[in-house]
Amino acid sequence: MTDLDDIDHSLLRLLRQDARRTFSEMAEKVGLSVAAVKRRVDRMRDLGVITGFTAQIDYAKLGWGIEAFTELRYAGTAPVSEIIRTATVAPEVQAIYTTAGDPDALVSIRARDMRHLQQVIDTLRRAGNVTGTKTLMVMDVWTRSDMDPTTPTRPLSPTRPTPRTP
Amino acid sequence: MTDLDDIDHSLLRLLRQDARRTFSEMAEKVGLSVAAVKRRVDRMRDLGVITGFTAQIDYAKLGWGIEAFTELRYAGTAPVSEIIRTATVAPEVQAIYTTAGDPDALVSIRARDMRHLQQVIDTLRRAGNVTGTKTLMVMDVWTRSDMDPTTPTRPLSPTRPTPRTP
DNA sequence: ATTGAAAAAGATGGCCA
DNA sequence: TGGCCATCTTTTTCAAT
Repeated sequence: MTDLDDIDHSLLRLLRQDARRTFSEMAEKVGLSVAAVKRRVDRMRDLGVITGFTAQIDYAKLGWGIEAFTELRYAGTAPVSEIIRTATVAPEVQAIYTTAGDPDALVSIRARDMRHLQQVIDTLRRAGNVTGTKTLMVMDVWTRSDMDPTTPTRPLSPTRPTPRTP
Repeated sequence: MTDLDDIDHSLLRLLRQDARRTFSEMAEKVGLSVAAVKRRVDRMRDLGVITGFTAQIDYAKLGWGIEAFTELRYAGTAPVSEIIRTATVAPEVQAIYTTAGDPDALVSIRARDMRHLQQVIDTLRRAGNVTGTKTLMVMDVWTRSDMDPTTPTRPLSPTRPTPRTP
């Protein structure tokens, strides 16, 4: 496993909060020089701990007001590669999670309206040997912004409440 | 609805691919001056179309190898606020989607191992009046990297395949 | 591994078309 | 709006510890 110290974890947290922070700002916060911070961030990219940086977008403001999760069931034992291939045919599919157990996959979908969502689901049903779908309409989303997976090797306390971060 | 032109959409796509791109790089790609690009990006932040920038992290490399979705069912009609509150008690919960219909919510969970996941689910069951859970273990994830929600007002072509982008 | 300094690149704000 | 210019900040590299 990758070994990172507390400063590395602080940098991860800072970058998760705002990926466009400057190195100098992060350097000030963690108490290192700019060059040292850059080296650490570069190293985490090389290690594959940081896989990229992305913009968070309010798709509803772009006219894509519908969000849904659809569970997919396949005939027989479809290989993961085939599941991904079939679910990818619709550009409205944002993410695909292949799962162990009852639904074979869970796909995240963005659509303009219900009619559009219906089209996307129909497309999924026809792609590959999908035997059944079940769709969950998303009403509200809450996402943790300060994910901080420090000390992953020792057991967590039973319940450590974390403040909401709207 | 927010009105953005093609250049704005190009900028969104570029920032989704790499949120740490420089303004000068984006300016070159879209054929505008640096100042003009900065002004457009600032505007999209003001409009709330861009809600932030974040680092993408490989949690498995940090020792959090288990990813799961858990469906939650509540007794009676639990208000959204209560669902979010109860699901937030576990720091391992990454995101909560309240849904219309059968499961009342879908929560995304990151854990170190199966035992840890079990603890988290137990915590969720005890928080609030959860009547039932069903957990989907995630085996593989595919995420669209080039989400490009242009032209949201006219119908999409029936099936426009998009190349995989891992 | 970290620092400090110098050179290069980029960001920012004002002003005019 | 967009472009241009002047200035300031940040990034990046490199030698030294």
